[in-house]
Amino acid sequence: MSAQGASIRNGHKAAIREENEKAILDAAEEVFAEYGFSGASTGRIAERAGIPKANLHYYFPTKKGLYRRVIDNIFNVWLEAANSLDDSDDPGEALTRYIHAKMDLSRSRPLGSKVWANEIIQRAPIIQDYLEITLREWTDSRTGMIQRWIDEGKILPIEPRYLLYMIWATTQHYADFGHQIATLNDGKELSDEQWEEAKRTATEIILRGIGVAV
Amino acid sequence: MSAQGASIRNGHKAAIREENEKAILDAAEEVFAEYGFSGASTGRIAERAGIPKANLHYYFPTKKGLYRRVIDNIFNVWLEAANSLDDSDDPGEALTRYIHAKMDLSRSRPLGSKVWANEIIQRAPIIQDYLEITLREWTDSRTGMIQRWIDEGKILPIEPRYLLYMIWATTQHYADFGHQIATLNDGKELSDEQWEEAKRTATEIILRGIGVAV
DNA sequence: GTCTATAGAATGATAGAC
DNA sequence: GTCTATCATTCTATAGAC
Repeated sequence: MSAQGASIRNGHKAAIREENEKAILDAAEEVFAEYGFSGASTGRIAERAGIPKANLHYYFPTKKGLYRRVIDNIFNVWLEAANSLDDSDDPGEALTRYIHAKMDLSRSRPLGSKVWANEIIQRAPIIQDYLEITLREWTDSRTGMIQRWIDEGKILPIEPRYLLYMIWATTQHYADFGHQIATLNDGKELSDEQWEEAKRTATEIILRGIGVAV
Repeated sequence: MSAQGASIRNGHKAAIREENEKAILDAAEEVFAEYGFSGASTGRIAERAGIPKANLHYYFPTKKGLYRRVIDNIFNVWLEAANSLDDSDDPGEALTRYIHAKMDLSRSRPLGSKVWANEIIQRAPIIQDYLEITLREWTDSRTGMIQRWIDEGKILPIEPRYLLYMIWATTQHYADFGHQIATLNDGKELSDEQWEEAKRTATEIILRGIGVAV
């Protein structure tokens, strides 16, 4: 066969591969989010991806490897949101931007948040290195910035670490506990207006709570 | 055999049953907390309880039944803490009491919090009725009280529901994400002093955030 | 009440025809 | 790249001897 033919066929195969990998990764995120690593089964993931189980193992030989890929994707999305808390002289602006970014993420990617929550609850068997390196460095740098705001009298003296935990907890709660929130909302997901009010309430309480006028 | 003898032997058996049930329930709470319902195996629970798997099935015929018992216990503990947010004319006192009770619970019973978190993430297959009845009634009554505080000008106007979510999120985060918090604390659990500061920080930010002087 | 053995189903993963 | 068949293991649960 000609080089051209091989190229076309390889291009075709590559396209199929990409498509199938995406379907599997999406299904895997759903199932891992709901059941955690041990509780999820490759059979269920394959079923939700609409392919036979053997095909899933053709693309992702092991369940653990598939899980790693899912976790990697989620961590990269998390990093993007983390970057929104950039160096700034204005605590009100910077924190508002960050809280909004995290809330938006909880709405657009709730599954990622749940996979992360499951992983942490299980004591981070896969992502412990991310926690110890990337997350720790990021946290140290951000607590440093918050401490400077305190030293400059821009916000009240609170322990920066626990402020960050409150922001993470509150924003991720809307993803991880979304089912409970919906149940308490007459079984319906929060509407756009309710979501905006939740964002506003969270932002206001936190900013006012550290002494920033809102 | 005499009635006396039967009574003694039954008393003995009852004691053994109680002891074994407790060992199993404790082990089950650990394993369900870490792996969720589907991910947990009765073999692992039995192993951690120090008994053969067949014995576990003698005391708790089905995994689902065992899980229900664990969930029931946890819900009752949750109800106790919930009661600490009682009717009060003083928002500062009432909320401080409630936040402290929830934080203490996260420290003393982190496993219960994790089982609950897993159950909600999985869309509450077992406890949906608790959510729809008990939790909804409790929430409605508490948001009513908070709204009265707002109407009386005791706290700033915020949506009561989202204040409660922030309190739940922040306090439960210290249990559910305890591993992440410990990792960011040089791999060590928070000390008594750190815990007190976390409590104080959470309470201060929330109270100040709704306009209560602290 | 305890324990060994095991049934019967589900699971992760692979072989091999197409 | 797909799919049926299947293996080895693990899982929930039970039977039955002690």
